[in-house]
Amino acid sequence: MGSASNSIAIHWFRQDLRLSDNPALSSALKSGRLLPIYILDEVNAEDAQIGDASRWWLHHSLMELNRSLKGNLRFYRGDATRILPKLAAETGAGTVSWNRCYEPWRIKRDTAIKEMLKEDGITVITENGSLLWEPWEILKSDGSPYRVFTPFYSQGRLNGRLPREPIAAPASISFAPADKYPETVDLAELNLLPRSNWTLKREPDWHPGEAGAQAQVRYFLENGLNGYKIRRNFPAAENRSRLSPHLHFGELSPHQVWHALSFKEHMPELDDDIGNFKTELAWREFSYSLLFFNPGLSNVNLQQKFDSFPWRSDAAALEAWQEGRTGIPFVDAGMRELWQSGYMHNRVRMIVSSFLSKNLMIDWREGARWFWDCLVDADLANNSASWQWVSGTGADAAPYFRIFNPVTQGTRFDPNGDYTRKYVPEIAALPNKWLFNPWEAPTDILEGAGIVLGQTYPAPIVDLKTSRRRALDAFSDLNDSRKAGVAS
DNA sequence: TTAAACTTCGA
DNA sequence: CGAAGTTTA
Repeated sequence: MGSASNSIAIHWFRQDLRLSDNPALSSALKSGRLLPIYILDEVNAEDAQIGDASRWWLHHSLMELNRSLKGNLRFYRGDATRILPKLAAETGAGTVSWNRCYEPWRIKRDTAIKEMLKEDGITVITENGSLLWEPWEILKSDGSPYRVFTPFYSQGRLNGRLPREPIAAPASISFAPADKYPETVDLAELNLLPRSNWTLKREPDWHPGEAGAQAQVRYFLENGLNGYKIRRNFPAAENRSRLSPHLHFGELSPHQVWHALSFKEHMPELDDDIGNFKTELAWREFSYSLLFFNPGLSNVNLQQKFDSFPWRSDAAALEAWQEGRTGIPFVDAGMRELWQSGYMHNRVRMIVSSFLSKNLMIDWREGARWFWDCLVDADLANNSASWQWVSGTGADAAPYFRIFNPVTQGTRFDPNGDYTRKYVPEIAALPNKWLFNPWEAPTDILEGAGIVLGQTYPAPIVDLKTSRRRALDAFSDLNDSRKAGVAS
């Protein structure tokens, strides 16, 4: 162990911004004195640059991680394929470790780096730090990947191992000598914080970083799990985990979440809620599997027939949707929650996505792009897979003809109107009966609530009924022309 | 993780 | 005649 303890082990933090349950970090610590680094690689990311909300989160998460590492985290900015081999050579590191990422551009880059390091005689350690099951572990009996969630989860995962027990945080860390290393920059020089006034609008209830992630799990288990299965659909309720950004940046591993649930499994009354929450964790796994086996997931319709779908190009409608002024209150509430907080309740995500891709008939990729820029939990696998699911272009998707009615949905899932009134205060005085469809409210009700449609709040930019019909007709044409094409 | 249209049932 | 169940897209 003498030589090992003197050698330097670089751990490259990426989507694993934590010390506990970090397999590659733990391996690195056994190999030498730790040189922890982060590289903001905007060179290889090409068109997959992270958005403003994610950059804000990343900045704060890195600050927290550096604090946990007693200020030893080294920051770099640039092409990781150049920075990492150079750093390894100049520091004489014997080991480089990282936890695997699954975005296509990262796989390509990391594979190249691994080869370069190996040629230099450096030991490369890669581990699974962010998925319960590796995509290639969950396959159908013929060796092909699942395209439908239910069998993926109910049968496929049985072929994989049980999620491992979380690894404890290292008791102590021996750091590499704190000399200057080439090309190091300060965290501030990564320029992650937005220049616009966007941050001012955000609600201050996010706590990026490992400690915040742990606190959020505890909070959810005590305050959100009981009743989760039903109440998770109600955006005004506390029954959502809000773990997505923490999981995305790896401030917390899914294994830790899975394991934390086991402490509640002695309470039979929670069985349904725990089972349902595990299903949500498994959807994340399924999204990663879809991305791994369909690298074009963020841009290519999984159902090819949608390649000829007549998406409308309507810049004004897209902008109204983005800014939460479609005149459909439940949709506007969701879009404003997104803009103000960097987050949107899952039920509402489905409704605004359905509205964009069906009622407005705007290409789901426009919506995915907006979400990508606005969400603090923007995740290529989850975002792409979910948009394809809602818009009906995915393999195992809600059928295109399944169109959410935002009035019905609001009445059903925000029955007291708390969520809608919070984000659309200009119509808060409306009684519940007309809160979700003010355009149908009697004149005296509108007057009483101080509302002039088109002035104090927009008139709806589309008629729900006719736009629904338009989408269904376009979908029907798509299928007809396809049949005709096959027949001829 | 749907909704509209339609049918049936019971007051 | 409205509630509740069924079918269909």
